[in-house]
Amino acid sequence: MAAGNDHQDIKREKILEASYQRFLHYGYSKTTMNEIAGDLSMSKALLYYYFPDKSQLYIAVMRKLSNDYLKILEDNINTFTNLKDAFVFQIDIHHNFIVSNYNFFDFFRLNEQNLPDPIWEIVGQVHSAELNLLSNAVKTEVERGTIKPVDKPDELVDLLLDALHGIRVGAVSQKKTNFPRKEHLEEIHAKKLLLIDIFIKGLMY
Amino acid sequence: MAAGNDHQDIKREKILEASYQRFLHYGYSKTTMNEIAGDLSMSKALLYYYFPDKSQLYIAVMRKLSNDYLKILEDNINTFTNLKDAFVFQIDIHHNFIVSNYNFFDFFRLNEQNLPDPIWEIVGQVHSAELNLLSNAVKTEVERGTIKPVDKPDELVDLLLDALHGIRVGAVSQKKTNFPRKEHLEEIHAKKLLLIDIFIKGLMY
DNA sequence: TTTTGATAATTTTGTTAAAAAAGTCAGGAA
DNA sequence: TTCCTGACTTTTTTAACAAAATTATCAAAA
Repeated sequence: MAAGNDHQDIKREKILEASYQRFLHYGYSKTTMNEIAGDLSMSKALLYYYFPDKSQLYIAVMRKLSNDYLKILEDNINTFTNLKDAFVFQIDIHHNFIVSNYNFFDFFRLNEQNLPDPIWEIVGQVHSAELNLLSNAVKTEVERGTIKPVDKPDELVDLLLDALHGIRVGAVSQKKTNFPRKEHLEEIHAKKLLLIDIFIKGLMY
Repeated sequence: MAAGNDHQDIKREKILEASYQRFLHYGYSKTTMNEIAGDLSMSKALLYYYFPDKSQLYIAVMRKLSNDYLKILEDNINTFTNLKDAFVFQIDIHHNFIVSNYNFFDFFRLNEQNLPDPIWEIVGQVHSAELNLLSNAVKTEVERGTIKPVDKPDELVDLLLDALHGIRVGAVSQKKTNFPRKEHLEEIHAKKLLLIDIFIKGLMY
């Protein structure tokens, strides 16, 4: 029934929104199903009516976030006048995405290496979209004749994204943390912009 | 007394060698002082006569390894005809160092983030030496007029080393492991050489 | 000066009980 | 039939504490 599904969708949305707020503020492990239900003035059992379990609820929220991100990438594909703009764009929105959802990713910090498969799926999806946008920009730039021909744009962009990902901020000596602290994100962002500048020039004739 | 010190040094060496074998095979936490002493048919107390504690024993082994590495770096400082050779050299010997002591660093993989401070000290030392060699090469290259002037060579090299460090090999989808597996080291090595090529070109006029 | 057995001190591991949170279900309301 | 809940069960986390393993010390012997 259409009406029933509408209502269900609205309810699902409410749950996702409340869950997002909890996860964002307290992180995955310090958010309980009771608290989410409490925020919505509903019973915990109802959450289980709409979502099979806690982790899949988290994943649903994650998917909602990533969809916004993917949308931005899609909307901006092939809209850049040059390669550098494309990279700067990617770095900027990625930075923005991480900053505004920082605590939400406690889940990643916590589970480190053994994240549930659906999470990896989403991560892969996002990566593909970034790859797509950027390798498209590379191809365009090659056609314009500003940079040298690239035999495998995907592999090149993958390489550069890895390099960007490697940018960290070291503490006093060398204790570079695996996941950057929130207070380091701006510095990392600045460094990435510096790095991409070198990249682009390195690709030119 | 010279003779006494000689003997002491030999003994210390024996202990370091036996310890290295244990650490290499089982890692730090799964190696006991009793086992090391047993391998050498000496009492555990004697180990404490030569080394103040376990962690400093591990450090000593680590330092022995890193000293070889540092020596190579020192010996080759200012011996490069161009910047690229310097980077290729750094990437090569770093690769070689990791490959030949791969299992020794199980310790790093296992303890991940909470390594004892003195270990970080050595890591910092090695990093400084790499930084030194490479930023020297940058300065030389600038003087030769092949690349644009660099305001802060140290920061530039630090950035590039971070970028190189970011190079990983992804599995099927995106499950990139934090520490590269041994079978991926060659591929990573190749990718780094690719990347540094772009770097160098990006620094040129 | 070098070495050790005995022993003290500390850390890790294992056990268990209580508490907290996840997850289920029969049945009621809309 | 769909949506919802209170009461319930199961699983996970936490805390306390004892046992075991390991690090570290030291007086005394070689």
